[in-house]
Amino acid sequence: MAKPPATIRDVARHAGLSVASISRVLNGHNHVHPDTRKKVIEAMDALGYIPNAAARSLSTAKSHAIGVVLPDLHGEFFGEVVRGMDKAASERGYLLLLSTMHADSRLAHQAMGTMRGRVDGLIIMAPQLSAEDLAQAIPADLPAVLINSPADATHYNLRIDNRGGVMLMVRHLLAGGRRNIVHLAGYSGNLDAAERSAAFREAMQMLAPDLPVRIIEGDFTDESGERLVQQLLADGTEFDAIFAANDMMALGALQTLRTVGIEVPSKVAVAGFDDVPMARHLGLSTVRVDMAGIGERAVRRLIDQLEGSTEPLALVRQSPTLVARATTGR
Amino acid sequence: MAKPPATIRDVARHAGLSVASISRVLNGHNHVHPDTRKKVIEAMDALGYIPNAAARSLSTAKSHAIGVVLPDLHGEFFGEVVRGMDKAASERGYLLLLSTMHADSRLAHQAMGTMRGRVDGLIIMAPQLSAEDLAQAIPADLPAVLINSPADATHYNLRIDNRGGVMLMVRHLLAGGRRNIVHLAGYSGNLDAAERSAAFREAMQMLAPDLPVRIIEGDFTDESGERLVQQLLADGTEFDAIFAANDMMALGALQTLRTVGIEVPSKVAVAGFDDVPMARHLGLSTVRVDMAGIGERAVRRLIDQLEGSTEPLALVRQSPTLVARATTGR
DNA sequence: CGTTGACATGTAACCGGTTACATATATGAC
DNA sequence: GTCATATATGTAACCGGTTACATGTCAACG
Repeated sequence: MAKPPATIRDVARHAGLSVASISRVLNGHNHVHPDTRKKVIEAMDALGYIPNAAARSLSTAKSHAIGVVLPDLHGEFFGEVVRGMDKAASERGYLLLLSTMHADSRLAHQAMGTMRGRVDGLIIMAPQLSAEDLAQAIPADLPAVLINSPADATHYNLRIDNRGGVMLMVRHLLAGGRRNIVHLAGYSGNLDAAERSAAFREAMQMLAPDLPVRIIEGDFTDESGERLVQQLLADGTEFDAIFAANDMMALGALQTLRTVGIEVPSKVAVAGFDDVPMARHLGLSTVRVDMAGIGERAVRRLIDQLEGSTEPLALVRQSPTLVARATTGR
Repeated sequence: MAKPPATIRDVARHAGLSVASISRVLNGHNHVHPDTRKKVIEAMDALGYIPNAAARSLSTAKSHAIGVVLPDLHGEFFGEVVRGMDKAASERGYLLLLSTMHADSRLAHQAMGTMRGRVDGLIIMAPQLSAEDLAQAIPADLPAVLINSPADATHYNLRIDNRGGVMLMVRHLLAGGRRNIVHLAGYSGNLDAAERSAAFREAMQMLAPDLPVRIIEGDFTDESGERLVQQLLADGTEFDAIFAANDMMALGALQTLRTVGIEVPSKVAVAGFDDVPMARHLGLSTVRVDMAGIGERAVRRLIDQLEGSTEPLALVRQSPTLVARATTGR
């Protein structure tokens, strides 16, 4: 029952050949006689032979695995990104080694260290790290592709086109006749939060230079969305639109407005960013980001790089699309 | 720049010791003089030494990695389960190798085959496979723990206590005075769907033997929830409560009821199962399942088993809790 | 017929760790 | 001082693949 698994030498003995021939068949090399190939395959079947991955990667110095380091994401995103990555990886015969990373940069370093030597390359998503911490954490000798991470001259970087997305939504809100738009920003230190609020400022200046630009800072949670709107109301600030940096905050805002009886969208429009599944059910207008697509692209690009493609490094932006639903209608 | 990474022999030379001493320090063995240990650590630091994982697993026949095979889950679940697993795995020094599996049993086999030899054990979640297909797919020589999968005498199996959860909700609905409860089931072939509808039937017979038991079959999507309720209305069926087999269907049901102007909860109560994040926002009553907890338990148990614990095999049920919100209130 | 080259196969070193066993040194008992 | 014992370290084989190089075979060519 518990007999040790067959090795390449067992196969060689069984087929009456040398290990080199077995290996050649295994790797599809040329210079193998068809008869020999047939004998080898028969022997492998007979013994139920499966090559030992560790031995193989020891001698080739390749693991055919890629490490994925993700932050503690909101549920919906996590699954989507991973789904896209898994798709691309399995198409190319690679496996995914997963690790979640916590905000702390020391832990980030540790997460990547563990993978060192076990993967051929890394995919890192670290919107919460500074450029320096990130540069520190990535082992210098490992190829890596970044997703939504600070700029870095030595790695390919895939990002959401936050500017484009924000522009779409601001244009949409203005087109709906909104004049007093308040932007609820994510927590400072987060890359996307920073880009989105900067883009909001820019979009307003460009599209409606006469209108006030108002930005208040939250932390991406629904609670902060609720709190910020309560605060706006308490301050007596006038506004006819809330554009939150993500859907969760937008939902919080919606909640508060409903509670106090302010009608959406007739009196105040509400918009988010991300298009989480929930958004559709609540009729929340938002900006849709194709996270699965980003995961897929990142993996493809990394594997191309591992296998010798020399496409230049770049910072590439994935364009989001506007999803106009009830909360911004009239 | 591209100098090859240091090996254990480089460290030995640098420290003026033998490879055995380095290895002993590395693995925390006894019989090492403190001075020696110090010298070794210095040498390792000086050279930036990192042990080669492939070599290590070749000689120890252990990879310190576990394979995780998940179905194409709904976004929220996926992330949660993985988060729990990652937590448990990193606490014990293991890495997670991830693969998603599609409904097809042939692909399931393939997914697990790829991991063979690269992991010490497997965690499999396969609510959509038959017991036979599953038995076929799992390599016989790999320890494995199952989650929400068909019964199997040779593996530890972690399941949601669907019966307990359904019982809680049925009791809650009856306590609220509901007399005509309709259960929207998930698609046949799915284990949880089957258990939940059987449990519904049982709960009704036990708690309210005089009331009618009505079950209609959907497929876990919100669209099917919408469709089923439309159908009920078209048929003229009387009902004062909808208990869906998952939250997505419940949301669909809610949508349809709202559209046609039937008041929730005064006229009809609506309940789901899972407690996806969205449920809270919509005030949906549901049964909460701690998926992160399940993932965590599964990994702990697998590692215990790998490291020699001999706890007996079992089928363990994780108890869900009732979350009563607005849609079942009066 | 001898030489050359293409093709097929085998031999053995190597990848970088772990560890059984051998050896060396210190400690203590008698 | 001798021997037993505990502790510290080194030597070399081994894990299971890959592959450079050597060897062997055969056909074609001058």
